[in-house]
Amino acid sequence: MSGSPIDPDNGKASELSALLKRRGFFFPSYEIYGGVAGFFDMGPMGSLLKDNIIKKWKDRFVIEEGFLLVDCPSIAPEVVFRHSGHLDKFSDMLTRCTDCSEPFRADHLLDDIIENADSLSEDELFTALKENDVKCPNCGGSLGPLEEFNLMFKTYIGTGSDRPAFLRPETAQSIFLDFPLLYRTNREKIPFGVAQIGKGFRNEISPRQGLLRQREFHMAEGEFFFDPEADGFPAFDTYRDLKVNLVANTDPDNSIRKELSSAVSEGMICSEVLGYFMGVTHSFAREIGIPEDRMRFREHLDTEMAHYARDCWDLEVLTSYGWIEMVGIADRSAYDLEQHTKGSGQEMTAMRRYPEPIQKEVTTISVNMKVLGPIFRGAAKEVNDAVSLLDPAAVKELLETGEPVKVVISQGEVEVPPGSLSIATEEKRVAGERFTPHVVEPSFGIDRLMVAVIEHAYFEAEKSPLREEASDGEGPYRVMRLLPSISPVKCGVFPLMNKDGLPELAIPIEKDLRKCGLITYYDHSGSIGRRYARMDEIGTPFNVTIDYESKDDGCVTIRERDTGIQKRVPISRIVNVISDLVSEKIIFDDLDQPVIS
RNA sequence: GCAGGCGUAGUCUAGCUGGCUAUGACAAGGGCCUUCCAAGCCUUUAACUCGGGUUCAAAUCCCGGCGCCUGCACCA
Repeated sequence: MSGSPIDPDNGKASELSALLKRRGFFFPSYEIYGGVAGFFDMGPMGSLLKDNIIKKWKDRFVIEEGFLLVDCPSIAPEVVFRHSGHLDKFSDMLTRCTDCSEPFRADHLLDDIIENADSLSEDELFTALKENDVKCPNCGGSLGPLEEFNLMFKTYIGTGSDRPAFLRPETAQSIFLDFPLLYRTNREKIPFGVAQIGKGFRNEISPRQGLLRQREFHMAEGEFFFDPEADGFPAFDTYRDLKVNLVANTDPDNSIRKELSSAVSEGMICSEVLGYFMGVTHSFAREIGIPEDRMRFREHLDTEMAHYARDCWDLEVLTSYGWIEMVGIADRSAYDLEQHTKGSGQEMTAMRRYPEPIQKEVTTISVNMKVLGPIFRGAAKEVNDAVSLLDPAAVKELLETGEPVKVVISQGEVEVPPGSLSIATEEKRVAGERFTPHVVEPSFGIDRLMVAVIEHAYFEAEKSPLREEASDGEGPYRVMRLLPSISPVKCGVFPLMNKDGLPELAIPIEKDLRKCGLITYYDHSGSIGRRYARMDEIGTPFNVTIDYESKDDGCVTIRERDTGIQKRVPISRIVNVISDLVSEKIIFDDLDQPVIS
């Protein structure tokens, strides 16, 4: 059995991609109309496989880690992305050379000339390009007008075009918007995580590399909200000693292997929380079948960090396209919650409770609106709001010394009549203080993980496991060694011959397995070896064969995919045995001795 | 998006200096045979990427669209 990995050059990648299409894993969408780059359909096998990976993710994050699962719309009004920063940062102004028609990012052309070129408006960029007489770096030609390019798909809500909206480029934003509600749902306990699985949409300029860069793709994201001032993170102990491959941005050319705990204590990884989710991610990747030596964590360089991120580590897996990002684990700090607070006025904080409520002397100002109202009329509320922002102690002093109390409102500076203000000082019990939680976000690209899982499960051999010698002219024997829990089909059911009463025994067995929730494949066509081969190609871990002996002894054989070994099991136990094998409660070796091997 | 290359059944492919009913293999469906690892026989299904042009005649030559590959650019 050839275990060597898939490389871009060894031909296996194209063998595999042919298999994936032939067997119904995935294929380009809208093909009969010529296809559209960046969109793929999941076929019957791909849908099941993807679903199983999602199931595993849910088991891990929602069940084991206790994340709160939500499911929000894919379309959000423009205002959401204005405040999240995606509208600005996701939009680039392009200019095109009028001679050679090469496109360039306008702000990049100005990088060496002015600072913060990326923060300029469209008009400012255009003026700056003109004033500095910037030419095409490619051919020296003059540059054309600016065009906007936004990576988000734009649409409109309702009739007309006055309510612009976008398809979400990540699922995260809805979770941030829902934070106050989720915090209450979680009975105001922090830390806690929120999970969402759904589609993300990015209008990539030129999507290539198949499922690895799609315009519509499946993501599974977790947002873990925590108090940045809390001491340590006890859960980190689970992964403290886990050794992982790390590529730090201080030394981007070298991968080093070390425990997560030392990476955190040396400051390579910025917090225990981030380290913890790197551990969770690593363990999840192992669980769906990605080998240890084919993965590494790479820290983002400062220049590639997303606008919201303070630190970010990607889980990369070595695929036929090289090292590819599968999961991004970003420390988003308080960025998003603060942005949406600014944008909406909605408070997005949590309570940091003191161990014991403390007694605190609190000075408050109260405003007598009966006095203020008639004086300021419409502006009275604004004055009130301005006063409440003043430092009570300072106001107290002003009042005592007889100085005027002044505030600035939209009409300009006004004096607040002393008679409208009263200062009170009282002892108060304070239970805690409010803070904006920080967020660590593990964001999984489900389709990419599926590709990685498939590539690492794919093996080519000379011949099927138990054949004496290789048959010629058929190409390699292909096996997808998927873990039983994620393989799309769990069990093949074959009557050895399509006659003599064998189908009559086989059909009820398949029915029972399906009733138990196991996806099966009934096949009576061709030789038995051909049927095993078909199942091996799609990664079916077990096959049940009904032979002539079955009629006498009431037993059937179960064949294990990777070894070809078969064991006899009574028909009455078959559903339980297959079910336990698939859920990995037992392994094949736990069964009785083989009859054919 | 630019430049170059490519596009023939489900897959791989022959034909492509224009010319008869478009080659072959594998896969797939039906049947025969077959008592456990892609056997064999019979049979069936099935394609020139799309649009336009040149020509008596286009898979073949030309133009354009779409897609794929490679490089450049892009990748929050």
